[in-house]
Amino acid sequence: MTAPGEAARRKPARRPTIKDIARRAGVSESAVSFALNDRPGVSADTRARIRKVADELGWQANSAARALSGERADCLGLVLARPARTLGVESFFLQLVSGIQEVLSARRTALLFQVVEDLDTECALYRRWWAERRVDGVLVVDPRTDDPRPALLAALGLPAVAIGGPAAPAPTGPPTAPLLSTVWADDAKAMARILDHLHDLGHRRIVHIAGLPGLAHTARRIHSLRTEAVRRGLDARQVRSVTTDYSDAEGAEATRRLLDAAAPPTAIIYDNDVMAVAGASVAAGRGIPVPGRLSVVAWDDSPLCRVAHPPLTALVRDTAGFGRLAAGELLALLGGGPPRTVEGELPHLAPRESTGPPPYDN
Amino acid sequence: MTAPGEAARRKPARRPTIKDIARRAGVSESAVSFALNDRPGVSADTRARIRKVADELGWQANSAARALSGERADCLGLVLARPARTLGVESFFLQLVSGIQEVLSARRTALLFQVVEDLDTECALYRRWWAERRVDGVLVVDPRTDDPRPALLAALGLPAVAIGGPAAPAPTGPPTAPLLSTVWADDAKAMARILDHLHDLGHRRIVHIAGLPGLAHTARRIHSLRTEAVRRGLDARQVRSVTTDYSDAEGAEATRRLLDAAAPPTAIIYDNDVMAVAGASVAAGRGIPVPGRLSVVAWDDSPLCRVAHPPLTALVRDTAGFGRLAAGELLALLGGGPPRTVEGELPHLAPRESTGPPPYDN
DNA sequence: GACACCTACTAAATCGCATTAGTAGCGTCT
DNA sequence: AGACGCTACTAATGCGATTTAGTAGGTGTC
Repeated sequence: MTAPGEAARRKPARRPTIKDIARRAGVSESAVSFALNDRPGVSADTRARIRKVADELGWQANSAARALSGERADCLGLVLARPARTLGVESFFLQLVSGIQEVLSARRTALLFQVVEDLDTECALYRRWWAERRVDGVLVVDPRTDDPRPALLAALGLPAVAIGGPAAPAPTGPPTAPLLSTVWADDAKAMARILDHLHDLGHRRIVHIAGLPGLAHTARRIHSLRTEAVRRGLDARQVRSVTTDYSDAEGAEATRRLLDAAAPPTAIIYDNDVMAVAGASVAAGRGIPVPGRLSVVAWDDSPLCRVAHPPLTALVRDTAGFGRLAAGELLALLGGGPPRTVEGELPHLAPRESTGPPPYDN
Repeated sequence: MTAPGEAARRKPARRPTIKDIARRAGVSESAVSFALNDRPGVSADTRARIRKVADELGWQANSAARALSGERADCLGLVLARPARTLGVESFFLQLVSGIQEVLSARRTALLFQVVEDLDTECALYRRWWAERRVDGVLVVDPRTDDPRPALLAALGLPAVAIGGPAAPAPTGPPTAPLLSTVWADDAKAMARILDHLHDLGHRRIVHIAGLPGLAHTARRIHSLRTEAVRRGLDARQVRSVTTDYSDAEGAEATRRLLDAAAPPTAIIYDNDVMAVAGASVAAGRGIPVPGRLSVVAWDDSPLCRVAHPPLTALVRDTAGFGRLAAGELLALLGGGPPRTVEGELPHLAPRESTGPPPYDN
């Protein structure tokens, strides 16, 4: 009888390899490989027999071995560059990741996910992953107006999908084909919808509290706001954008400044849910009724907007669907397809109780 | 001259291997391997020369090759089993992941992160990762009172760290040593602190709106509430817990039911930030002042609690620190250390404006 | 019946690194 | 001078798959 201590130290079961299958099925290792990868070279009978043995042994290909010979890692990468401070309350990323994985898990492709502090670290990570052959491709989020990543990825030859907007084009004369697809939503149209809603209610003084100024979609939203304001004959000085870092603190601070001004806006559009809730909270703290004297719109819906008091009118996006779309594009790219630019579903506005007509005295 | 299309299709640069380094440095491949892995067998001079060449070439070990020969993947796994519906507003996971990666990135260890729908899928994923040798170990979150995972991981021989509480012990007589460490926080003491705060303010009718009933920490908190109530001589019928699924919807619903009762509680403790905000919102909607007639405490702080109106008294945990601790334990385990149970920093209560004395007429 | 041709397989090379087993050269000790 | 030990290396093997290059054995053809 073995002592418990000894028994406990026994090695875990050895994982079966194709060699084990080959031996049990009485064929060569190559035959096993052909059979399990649906390649010609084995008869239907033999193939079935090999499959059966593989199932019995619970065999799964060693991903390292497959990566080494197949030159693929069956793994994609996603880096989130955000200072820990703003690591957020947003449900955006988990939703996105969840959508991405719906597509990937069906293909036995894994996802390396990493949170880093800044863009430089993100770029360094791409280099490392590339050099280590850790990933076959990456999903790039938060595209910027002046983005170093497309050029880097093109130089590395690392296939990628930019999520959230057309990224800056790679510089001319790249050494390699930029294998960069883009999945984006039409922020301009979405902004127009918000403006329709507010304009129809009668608002003429509207401020857009945007997110980080460097991001491409921030620029698109700001530009769209201006264009749409002009198109509706609104006074450009009364309809404008200010930028923040997306944090509740800056959202609240910007709101305070706006409400303190001589002619405060009658409606504020916030670029994310956290700032919108923070802003509504500032208004409540000053006794400014929402939507009585101030209408609030959140760009991006979440439980946060629904539990706020009053519930916030929000721009609803299918974030998980966006993730599915992006993952699908990256797989297509890896499969040899051409880089594409795909537009996701247009977000729609969910009017709730935080928007209403502006006060009469305006 | 080459056509642009052709030039664009050129292959990306080949990544250097130790063979390239060996050739350029005029030594054998083994010498290179020794030099770059700090093993004896090469002189200091040669080592330096090889290092220099490696740097010049920008060499990084191919992770697949290293995994194949080294029998390690240099990769850990983290699975989050949450139905998409409750995929949250909580900052908990991103913070945790961020802390984990602070430790891992220094060791060139990657993290596979996957969001799945339920526990069965999570278990299946562990099996697959194990069979594919994708990961060296896993970080297990949301330990349950009746948890199948420790036994599974023990059977597979997959090292793991349970985050968030002592998981159920593996069944007796396991086939292999359970390589399971635990990192936890003392929920009982934390609950006692909250109760101290509320009891000192004068509250006698306190309800705890807990999270998922199956989770180990839910059970610990519920148990602690009861124990602490008894210790303070409180009426056990007036101090109790109800369970939810952590969603804002169930948090709000539970709050409504409580407020409709004959003798509503004067204080509610919510097991996460989202439910706390939702609950405070319900009270506001009914014209019940917080903290005038109802005090609210959130278990887990976040921007959410700070932007709420009034800001919520919350139990603050160093979640990223928790992640660092867990990652460190897993690395220690992989390094051959014994399984341990480590207690993280005790959470502290941050009193804000959502708690105050109960109303006089109580 | 010699030849080509296909099918169904096997043997062997390969991927990039780690590691074990040599081996040459040199100094030391008796 | 021969045995010994040490240093600093090289050669060879293995990890577990994929893939290419064979090779029996059967069939068809003129």
